[in-house]
Amino acid sequence: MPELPEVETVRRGLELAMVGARIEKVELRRKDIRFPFPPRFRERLTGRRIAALARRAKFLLFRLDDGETLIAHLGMSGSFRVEAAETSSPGAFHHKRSKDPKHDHVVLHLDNGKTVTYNDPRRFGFMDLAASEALETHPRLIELGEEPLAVEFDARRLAELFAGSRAPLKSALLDQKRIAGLGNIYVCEALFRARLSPLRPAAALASPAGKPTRAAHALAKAIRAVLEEAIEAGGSTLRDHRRADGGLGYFQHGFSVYDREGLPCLRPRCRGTIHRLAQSGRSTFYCPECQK
DNA sequence: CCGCGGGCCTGAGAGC
DNA sequence: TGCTCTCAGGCCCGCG
Repeated sequence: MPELPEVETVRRGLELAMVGARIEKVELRRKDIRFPFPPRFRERLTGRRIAALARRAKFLLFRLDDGETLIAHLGMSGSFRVEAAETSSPGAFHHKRSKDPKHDHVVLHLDNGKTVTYNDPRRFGFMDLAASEALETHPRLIELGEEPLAVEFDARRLAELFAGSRAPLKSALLDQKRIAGLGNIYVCEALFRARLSPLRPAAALASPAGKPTRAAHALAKAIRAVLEEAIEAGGSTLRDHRRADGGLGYFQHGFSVYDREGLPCLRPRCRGTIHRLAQSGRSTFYCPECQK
């Protein structure tokens, strides 16, 4: 499920459960997910205390107390689940059991009694360990572009990032080397909100003189708004413990265009219909009436 | 160098 | 009920 807002929501949930706790035991149910786990993975995690939980783009960064950082990416289908300690009172028969034990690949047992389980059916996610000092040079992180929620991110920066690109807006926005954290859903949603066609050339966000256009301003603003609202929505899901079975990283938003092919455009007074097209192998959803 | 398409995996849902 | 097909919120790699 995870794009930047989902990963941020997961980060906040894991932060609550994990920071300050020590990893007492690590269960590794396979030797790889997308890539092999790094050498001595269990040994390097066992006994470590989690000092902080950060995020870079769609990557989760678990900073450990020994100078290493656990890097985790959820891929398409990865999720973390936090479970409280079993109350081992006799007759406590409500033993919590995973709905999908087959894809529980990593289980961390913490000294605060909680259990953190990584589940990933498609195994496009991955985990690695790296020196905290050298994180920025990790092969998977070194090429990442701008954080769209950073204060420096604005229309000017956006126009600069897209200058010289020959790609359409949709593809340029998905390129993690330029802006890091957007995925297929929020790119579609941001373009809709900015009323820009996904087919428009990305380079046209700057005037010939190199100044950001009105479109650049609209898009930069839309990206920020869409991400912040999604994080807010995730945050509220996270607080709702009745329906959170501990599962993090999976919640439903109301999308304006994503997966709404054939349905009416939600913009007031627009008579358009949401269309779908394929761009660099992914589905793009947009309203041809109001996105120009 | 850049952009695109194929590939990696498994499961869900549609259509027959 | 079951089979087959398409599609899926990720990224890497090789090709032109």
